[in-house]
Amino acid sequence: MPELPEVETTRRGIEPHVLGKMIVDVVVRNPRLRVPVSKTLARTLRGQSIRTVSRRGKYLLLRFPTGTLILHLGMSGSLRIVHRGTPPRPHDHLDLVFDTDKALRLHDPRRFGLAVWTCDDPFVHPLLAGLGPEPLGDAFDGTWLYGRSRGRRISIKQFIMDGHVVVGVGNIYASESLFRAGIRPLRAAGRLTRAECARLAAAIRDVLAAAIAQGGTTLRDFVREDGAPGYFSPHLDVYGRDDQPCHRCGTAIRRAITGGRTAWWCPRCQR
DNA sequence: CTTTGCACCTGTTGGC
DNA sequence: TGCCAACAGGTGCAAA
Repeated sequence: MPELPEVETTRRGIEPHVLGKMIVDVVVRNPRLRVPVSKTLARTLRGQSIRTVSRRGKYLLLRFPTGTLILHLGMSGSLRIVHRGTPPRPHDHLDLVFDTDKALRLHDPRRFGLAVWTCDDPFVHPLLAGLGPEPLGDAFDGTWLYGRSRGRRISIKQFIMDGHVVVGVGNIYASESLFRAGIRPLRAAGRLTRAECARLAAAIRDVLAAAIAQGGTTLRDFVREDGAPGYFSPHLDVYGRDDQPCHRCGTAIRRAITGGRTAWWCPRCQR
């Protein structure tokens, strides 16, 4: 579910509720996430207050005085602020309970998410160490994409979804960015021109920024911290729209699999 | 090194 | 109605 815009929406949503708040209890209902939740997490966190709420790619970082809790929402995860005592629904695996009678609750049916504690600098943690630049940051541009893609034979869609190239671009925004840039998703990454890489980098920034402004995309189960959905769905030009008319030229949108994931594109607007 | 395929999980949808 | 296959917003790993 969550790509960068959904994770950033979640970050902004939870921040005012958790910043500076002290953990009084941690409830682990099911530790079996992608990485098992540490049995000592409650003992570690109890009594500590959250110093900052930040994001690296699709990871959320809750910094405490003695370390950082790294959260990931996988395919189906979401975080909500609930009142203490709100009965858990199925797949509500983890609660951080604050001294404010509120709790941060992780819900994740498919359990591809994680909650990992590290005492070290989180950026050297194996989960984060090899990640590429932030797409909304200065280090990401057409020159970076061009340089990294030389010699690569995988599709450009697969390429921009690789977190070692650039973080945060998942299956929705990969197809959407390629539509905006006018580039077919199945083209070999190494065959893009400098100009195309520049257009693509700009398209990625624009699409992600626009999606953040709308609170992300809700397809089925993404919700914000207050339970509201994201409102970017009506702005999707190609994702999930196979056989429907292109918003720009009316041609039927096509779909194909690349890298094990579905890509959508307009055969007329994209070359 | 790159590329490919699969594994991890549960829930929903669509065809027969 | 029921069953079953296909598919879903992500990532890591093994094998070639």
